[in-house]
Amino acid sequence: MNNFDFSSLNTEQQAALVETEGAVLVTAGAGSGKTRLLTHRVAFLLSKGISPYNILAITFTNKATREMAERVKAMCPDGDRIWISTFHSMCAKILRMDADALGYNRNFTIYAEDDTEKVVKEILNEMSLAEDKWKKNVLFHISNWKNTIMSLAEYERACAAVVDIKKIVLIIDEYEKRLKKNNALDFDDLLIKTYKLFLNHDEIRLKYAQRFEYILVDEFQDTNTVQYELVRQLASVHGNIFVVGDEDQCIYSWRGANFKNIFNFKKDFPNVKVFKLERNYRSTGKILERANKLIAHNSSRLEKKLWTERQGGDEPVIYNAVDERDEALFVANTIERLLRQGYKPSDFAILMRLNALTRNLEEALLSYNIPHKIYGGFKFYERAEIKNIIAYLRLFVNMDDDIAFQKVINFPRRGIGDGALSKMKHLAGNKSLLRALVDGNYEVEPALQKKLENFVQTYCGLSEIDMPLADFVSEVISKFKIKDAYDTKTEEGFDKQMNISSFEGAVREFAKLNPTASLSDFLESITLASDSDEIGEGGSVTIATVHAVKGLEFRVVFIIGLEEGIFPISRANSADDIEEERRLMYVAVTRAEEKVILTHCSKRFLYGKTSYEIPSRFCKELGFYEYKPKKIEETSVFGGGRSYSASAPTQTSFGGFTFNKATILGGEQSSEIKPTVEVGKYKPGQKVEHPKFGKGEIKSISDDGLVGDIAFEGFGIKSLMLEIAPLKILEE
DNA sequence: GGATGACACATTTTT
DNA sequence: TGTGTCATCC
Ligand SMILES: Nc1ncnc2c1ncn2[C@@H]1O[C@H](COP(=O)(O)OP(=O)(O)OP(=O)(O)O)[C@@H](O)[C@H]1O
Repeated sequence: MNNFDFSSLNTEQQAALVETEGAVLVTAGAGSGKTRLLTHRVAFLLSKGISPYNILAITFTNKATREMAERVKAMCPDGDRIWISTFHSMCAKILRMDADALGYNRNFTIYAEDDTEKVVKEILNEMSLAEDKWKKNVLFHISNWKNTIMSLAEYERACAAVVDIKKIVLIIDEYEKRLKKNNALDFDDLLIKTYKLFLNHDEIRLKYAQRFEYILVDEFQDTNTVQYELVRQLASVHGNIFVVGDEDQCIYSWRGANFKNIFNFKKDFPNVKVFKLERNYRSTGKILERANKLIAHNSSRLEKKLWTERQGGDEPVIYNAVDERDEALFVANTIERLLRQGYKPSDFAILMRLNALTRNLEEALLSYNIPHKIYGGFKFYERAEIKNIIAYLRLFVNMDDDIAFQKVINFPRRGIGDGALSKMKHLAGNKSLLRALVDGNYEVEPALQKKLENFVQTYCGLSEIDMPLADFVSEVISKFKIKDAYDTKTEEGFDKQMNISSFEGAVREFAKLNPTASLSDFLESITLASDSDEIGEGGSVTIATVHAVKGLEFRVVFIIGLEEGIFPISRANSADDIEEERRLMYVAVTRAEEKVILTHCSKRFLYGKTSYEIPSRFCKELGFYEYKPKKIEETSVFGGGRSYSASAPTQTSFGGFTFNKATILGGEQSSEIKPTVEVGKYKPGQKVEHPKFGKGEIKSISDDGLVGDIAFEGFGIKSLMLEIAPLKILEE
């Protein structure tokens, strides 16, 4: 097996590729072929005769995983013995084999956010602490602590300045006990418990460290402290560790990622060989220029070169939409135009800072009949009816999962309410609720006893059954009469039943793809997998947050909602926060191969109210709006803005009136468009006169006082920018 | 115990 | 906007 083909890598990449021994760090900008290098390196190792069994590759996207897995399988008969996964699923896999050393059962349940929330709520209730005051704080500290390698006592000391930290630590301590009693691990536990497993059990660490002769990690800038330490532990025997990353693309520091790990790596590993890739293969020169210009505004970074042979290309454009509907229609319209020019739906991505911005896009694309898929946001498995079924299933893997038990014991209704439940908790003592029942540890009054026995009987009956995964799931649904809880005569009930049926279908599909998988495997896959793993698979336009498309690429990228308060998000206050927002913007822009199309709205309806928006500072940093703005006369005057593009919906119907403020700029000169306001001159109820629209009455004024909605006789309600509209006050 | 309606609430990004 | 909690009534 020595027929490795180097031709699809450039010389820089090749140099890093052949350096297989020791610690290697590759830092390079976006689109420079880091992932490609990593993938090829796995293939190269195999071609040198390394067994896939001895390779561990940590990736972030499923696309990379699949690509790699396919290559490996094609090259080696036993290719499926390689470990390619995310940190989290790697840890889950390790713990499924060795968690007993930590006092956990190997069939532990993985608690997602809502489960951990329930546990915390329960504790707060019992301690008579107000939920709204404590919950968020406690949850933050749980995760924060688990993203360090400190003991709880050390954490308490480190947080000495935090108010109430004593009590918080007390709650965390109880939380840990509960999870253990429930035989459950939360997301962060997967990492930190694996770390502790290795730390306290040398023989287990050695087992894995010896096995993995070669370790590769993609997107290294987004590893957190615990992940970093895990890498060190795993590389502690062979030391052949290859990491690639780009500090400019660190976008997960809010959950503990630390791009400084890239720099630490050079210190913590001996004789690190550092490689740089400078040629970008993804984007046109015009796009790269803008991206480079943007990211140069960040201070915590190392200067990097990034060049391309694809000089020129289309100039990125920006569209100033009236509102979010106009924005969505513009996007849909532009896509349709490009589709006619031969682009495919899967060539497009519409990216945004917030999942909440997707709503209007869905409508607009639907009205244009453009196939699309929204990633992120509420997932199928998060629907209430599906979560109930999952809770039932969880009990068949891990009967100590009290959170699951409490979810299902009264669904469908069995007349077992809060009163009965607290009685049961009390009686169960330190056993879990279901286990105490199954063991028949106590008796309650006959009516309740009967109900409980019924439940236990059904449960035990099903537990003894040995049948294929998909059949078992259907059997559970039917034996517990879950579908009967929904009335098919109502549309809602019908939908829910349909969802349950599709869930059964999904299980069947999973079982087909993974013939040897157990129920536990299935449950793990749905808690750890995200739908963004499938981005770009079908023939649809991708609608997603920027976070979800990290590592991916599209011919055409729209980035919408480029407004202060949205992108950068209003919660970003510190300089570091803003730098992370800027990195996020950098990631967004560098997903594009050919075209970047940005949009922002003058006003936007979000979270139940309309607000008037200021263009994002990133517009300017990307080279737009660098001129002194011409005075925009009014929001609603035809041709008031500048429409350079044939693609802009030149007229948008709004409130029975036609607007056109569509502005597309290639990006000349400009400063911010930040109108100065004369506060208090106008107020609702005033009668005013406008030279063009005549007499009207001010109906309302935006919170910031910039724009007023005015009802004109014969013209309807119009939104005008108050400080520039030529209004005369007729009557206070 | 369960159904209903009023009210208060916050609303980033994800493994 | 939409969700989740609380009080009230059956
Ligand atoms: N040597 C090469 N020759 C031609 N194309 C290449 C080469 N290396 C990488 N590419 C292509 O460039 C694009 C970007 O590569 P890749 O995704 O590996 O970059 P990356 O550095 O991982 O990007 P990001 O930092 O955005 O994750 C891909 O389409 C890839 O196929």
